[in-house]
Amino acid sequence: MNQSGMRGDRRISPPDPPSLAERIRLEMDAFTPSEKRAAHLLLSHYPFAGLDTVAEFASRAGISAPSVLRFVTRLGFSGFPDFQKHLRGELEAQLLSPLAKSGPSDKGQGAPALASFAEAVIGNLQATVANIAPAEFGAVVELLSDPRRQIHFTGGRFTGALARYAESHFRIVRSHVNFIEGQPALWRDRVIEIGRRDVIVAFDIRRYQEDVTALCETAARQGATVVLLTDPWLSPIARVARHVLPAHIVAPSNWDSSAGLLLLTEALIAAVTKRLWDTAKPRMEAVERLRNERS
Amino acid sequence: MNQSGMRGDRRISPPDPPSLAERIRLEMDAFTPSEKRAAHLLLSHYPFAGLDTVAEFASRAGISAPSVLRFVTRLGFSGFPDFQKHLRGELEAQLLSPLAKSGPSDKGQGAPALASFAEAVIGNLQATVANIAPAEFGAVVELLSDPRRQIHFTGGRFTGALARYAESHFRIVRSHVNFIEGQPALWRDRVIEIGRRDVIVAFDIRRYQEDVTALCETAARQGATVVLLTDPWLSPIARVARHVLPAHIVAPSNWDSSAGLLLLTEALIAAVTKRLWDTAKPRMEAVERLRNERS
DNA sequence: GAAAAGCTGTATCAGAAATTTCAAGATCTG
DNA sequence: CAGATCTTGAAATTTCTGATACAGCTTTTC
Repeated sequence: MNQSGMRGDRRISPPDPPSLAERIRLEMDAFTPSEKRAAHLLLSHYPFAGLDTVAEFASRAGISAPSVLRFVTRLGFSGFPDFQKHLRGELEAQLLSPLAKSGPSDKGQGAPALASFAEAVIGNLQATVANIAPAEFGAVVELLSDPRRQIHFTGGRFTGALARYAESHFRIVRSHVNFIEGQPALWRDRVIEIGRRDVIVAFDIRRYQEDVTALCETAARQGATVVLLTDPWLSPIARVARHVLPAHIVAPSNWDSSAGLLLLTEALIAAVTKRLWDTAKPRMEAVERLRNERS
Repeated sequence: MNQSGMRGDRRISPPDPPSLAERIRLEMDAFTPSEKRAAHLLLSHYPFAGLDTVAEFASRAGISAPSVLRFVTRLGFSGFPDFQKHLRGELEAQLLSPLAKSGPSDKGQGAPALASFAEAVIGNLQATVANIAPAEFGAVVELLSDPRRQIHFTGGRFTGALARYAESHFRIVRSHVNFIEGQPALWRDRVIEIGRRDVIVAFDIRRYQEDVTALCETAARQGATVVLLTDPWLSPIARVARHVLPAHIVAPSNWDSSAGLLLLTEALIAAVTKRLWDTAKPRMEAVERLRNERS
């Protein structure tokens, strides 16, 4: 299970007094279930979660106060105040040293696989942003913010999930939003209604899927505006697309990474939500209200 | 307890909340002698001096405890705990968002929005990786690599798409993989078959969805192993989950970002694919072959 | 399948910490 | 310089937090 090797040896920072966080990560296996809860909470809000009271910490971790006490005792502290004192000490040391800036805590030879994978994905995101034409992004935001237009999301085998993700958000922000399944049989009869007013947002990356291309071509022929989120090699849909947003997708895996596409999607959602805030807000509140009623 | 800070409602682009330190400097003249001593101590060791006990603070400042209390009351806090809470909040905001500082403002539409959004997402990814216990990640990989187990993916309103994304990949890598729709009506009859051999991989973030929780609880009660991908505040599913992988989700948007969850998902897919390569490879080739035949 | 071991939460307690009281001292004012 | 006002700390008080004992429950082991 030790996929050693990989790259990821960019650890510039010196030994650094082994942070408590690191020790917790290493000992994680040996913890009891509720200790793990405590550990997760602490790590996810390191170290601030630990600076509250025992009761608060317990409540946030979903465990009882005594379990928290047992947790800190197990870590070798004589009591909760002792534990807090240590955390404050670490915090002070970290904050006052101008070097320890880089990240909250990227120490530890973390999960090799996960860390190097993340590194690659982050690189993809940066490359994606760098290569998007601002005007293109803005134009798409504008397009998706037009309330008179009907928006259709679609995608291929894997990217269909992203289309669904986009649709489930846009559906709340505005009206006239829907999702088109990938299988031709399912859209053959719906596509005839697509016309000049419609916008197709298609997700399509490598191993481009013919049925998605066919859908977009048909729609474009009928006058619809096609927006394409794809990889840098551009899906054939690009030929009929009005706007193309490419994302880098290569990762140290047998599969491509869709993180860049998700980034673009979420950025679009954020931008359009802000753009349509006056109408989106009441819609979001209405959804919230329905949720609460149901429970 | 509903002081700001607790929840993830980080303001998007504040004009920099005037730090308490600054205010103290301005009001310094109006302080009494002992208040000045308190102020000097706090400023010279900002904000750590204030995180100790009243007694400690008083002793270090060379004044009495009541003077310290009067000092913080004068600053507008309802008591010493309130004062400390504020300090912790400032500290957390300052430490956790070294990026949020740099960008002047994302007022303009288009590219700036995309760039700053990307920055925040990248920060999330780094924080997510930093806080995942390698052992926990490894354990999940191991679990999902066990060919004898049945794997079920599920998620909520928005995260369901991620579950679908995971499922569509795992389905190719290995057998016994399926997707469970969110609505209880759809799984009520399927869940009875879930037992000791089954693994539920649930995606659930803020605005935790009750039906997903119910599904996991039922499954857990029947002996299934639950793996949870959630946010740092942990979905209630964490109570019954064997493994929890939290991802940071706060973004400069009205919506949360799922990029961290996607990162974890893809990393899991990559790791399991590698782990099961001997059996995964022929499966992937078979899928490829089918694709080609169809065209 | 029964016994043992281990975990966890409830109830409770002890003690520490924050807060208030009050009177002594310092400072200001006329 | 006397009275008024403000400032301050010792001590009393109250609140709350961290700690513990114990019993129920789960998991493990034989």
